[in-house]
Amino acid sequence: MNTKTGLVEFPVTTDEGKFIARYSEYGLAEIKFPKTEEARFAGRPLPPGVLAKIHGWHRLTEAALKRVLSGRAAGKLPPLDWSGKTEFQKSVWRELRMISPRKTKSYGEIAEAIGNRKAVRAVGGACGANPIPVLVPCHRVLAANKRIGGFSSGLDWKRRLLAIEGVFLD
DNA sequence: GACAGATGAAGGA
DNA sequence: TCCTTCATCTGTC
Repeated sequence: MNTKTGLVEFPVTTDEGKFIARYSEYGLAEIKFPKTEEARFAGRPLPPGVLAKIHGWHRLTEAALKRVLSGRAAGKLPPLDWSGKTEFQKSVWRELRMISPRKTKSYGEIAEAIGNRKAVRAVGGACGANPIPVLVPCHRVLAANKRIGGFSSGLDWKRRLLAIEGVFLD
């Protein structure tokens, strides 16, 4: 979606595998779960100044990712590039970032928190459109009655991330 | 404008 | 309980 300057990719090696972080010149734009493919530079080359800035962001991303994957709060994050996203999606993702580790909320609670209690299905849609999983903790959102609901990157990852934080589901 | 979706609630078996 | 149906809201095409 963001093709203004192209995105640059960097790998983040963790105990859970090698994540891929993608950056635009505006900030962290995407995180990909570990796959078999190797990380590589993508898009057009960026100016050296921008690249240096991204290196700094990447250090923050790497540290935050490792903190979350060890069951702690993400802490300081680089700027997030949510350009091209709707206000509704951004408000949902802001709300997700306010959920503490080991805590979960339902889609209905998120909908209520953003002031639109009936928009529960839309919240699910916004979660599915979340380009920055883990750091924007969509895995902490469960369906009503603590059912696991869904997860764009696979329910196995959702269970795994919750288990890391000490949340176990039936 | 129609349709689909990571939901929730209500009603019936 | 479990299943089905319907209401509701947003994003995408």
